Amino acid sequence: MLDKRLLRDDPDVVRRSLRRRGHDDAVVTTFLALDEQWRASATALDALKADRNRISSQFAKAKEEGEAALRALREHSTELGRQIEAREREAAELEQRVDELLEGIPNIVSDDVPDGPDASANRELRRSGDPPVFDFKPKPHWDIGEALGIIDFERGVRMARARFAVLVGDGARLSRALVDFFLDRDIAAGFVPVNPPILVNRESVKATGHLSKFSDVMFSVEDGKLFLSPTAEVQLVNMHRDEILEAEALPKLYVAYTPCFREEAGAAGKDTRGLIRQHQFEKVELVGICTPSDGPQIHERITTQAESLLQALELPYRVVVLSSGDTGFASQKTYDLEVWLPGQNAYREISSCSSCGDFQARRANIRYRPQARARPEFAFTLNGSGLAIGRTLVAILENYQQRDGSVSIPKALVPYMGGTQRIE
RNA sequence: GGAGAGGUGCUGGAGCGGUCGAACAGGCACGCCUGGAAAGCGUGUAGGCGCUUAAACCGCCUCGAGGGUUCGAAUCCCUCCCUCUCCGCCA
Repeated sequence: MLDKRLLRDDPDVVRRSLRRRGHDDAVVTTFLALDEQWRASATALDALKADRNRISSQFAKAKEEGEAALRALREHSTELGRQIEAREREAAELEQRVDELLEGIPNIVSDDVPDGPDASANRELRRSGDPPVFDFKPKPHWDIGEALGIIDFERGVRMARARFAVLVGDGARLSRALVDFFLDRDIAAGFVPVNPPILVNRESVKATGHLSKFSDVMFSVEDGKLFLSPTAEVQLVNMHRDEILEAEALPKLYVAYTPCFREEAGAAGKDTRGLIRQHQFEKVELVGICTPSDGPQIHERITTQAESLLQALELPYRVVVLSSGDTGFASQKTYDLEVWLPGQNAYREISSCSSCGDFQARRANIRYRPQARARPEFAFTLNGSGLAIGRTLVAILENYQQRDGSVSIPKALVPYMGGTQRIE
């Protein structure tokens, strides 16, 4: 959620950001008009309430003065009550419309984000490692996995439905190894491990911006009261919802390993084969909560932490900064880490590291005190995957595949595989 | 799932339906006192919205959440949520 004052004082900043995202900026003008009406209505309402409060305080005295005085007060108060009721309805409705508009406006995209309508305008920042050279035609991971008997797509469908898969044997083991490997390294880098609930409530998903009207990507249970978390970003950002933190307590750096669930309703026909886009997947997530001045530094820290995992696994990747049109609803600026997938002959997203400024903190009401006794201010929130387990597994199968169909294990991972150096 | 108790400020804990954003105590901050400290004394100590160039001032709102009764609700009624105790079930 943006600051109302930003819209009032600097509406053109918001309009420009909306246009850069490829949205209509008319919502800003609508907001300003409604906000104006709401403030006028609320001010009038407050004045009426002030009148009534003044009269209420006279009742005690009037009781001693007798029935006539009481009746006069009562009548006056009743009349004010009628006016208040009418005003209140009006003000509440206006406020609700203002809030709905406000909640639907995406974060301001950073100035240093490249302009562009979609992913085609994303800008590559750097590359690490060279794509492996094969003396045979590299296979996609679904062929490798099925041939080795470590990924079973059919049984996943049998147990659940399409876009669910089963890992078996060394597949399950490799997945576990990645979780442990990532957690160990993230914890060593200063992130505090968290093991959160997987079901989250409405307030929590609203706080991170996952419940905006336009993106209904979540599975829900209990009549929509609870959701299967689409990313541990939700849980970790909500660690401090409705709290006022002392400045010394910041930054808060968290890491959580969780399953994630996404409906993927808008992705029909996309990545239908393989593990890339599943309804259920596992992920190790990094989240930072910090002061505004620390924001850029923590964003880089999360990004380089995620990169270090790919480097340790010796997987080739590149870092891109998302264009204005591709940047997510709550984000000001997002770096995607894209790992090389020989089976697709392409770089594919394996981590997304976003800086949300105070956008989520305002929704989540996460504040901190710059100095003791100072007025609280909204914190900044940052998040990034470190890393997506399924996609990392895919990358390993495709990059480490051998001519004979076996897959070697990255050196750093061998201890986590009980010494196993090869899946065959 | 069944039975009961309860949700008030940073904490504990009061609160005949009006003068209660809320006694009192503790904590914390600042000041006095002191060679320094403790004790003691004094002062202060929520958040949001509106108004304001900004702040102060001022006004409104907030005693788990939402409704209701009433001229008026922390206080009465209803619904929901949460916590605790006991029983049942269970990894």
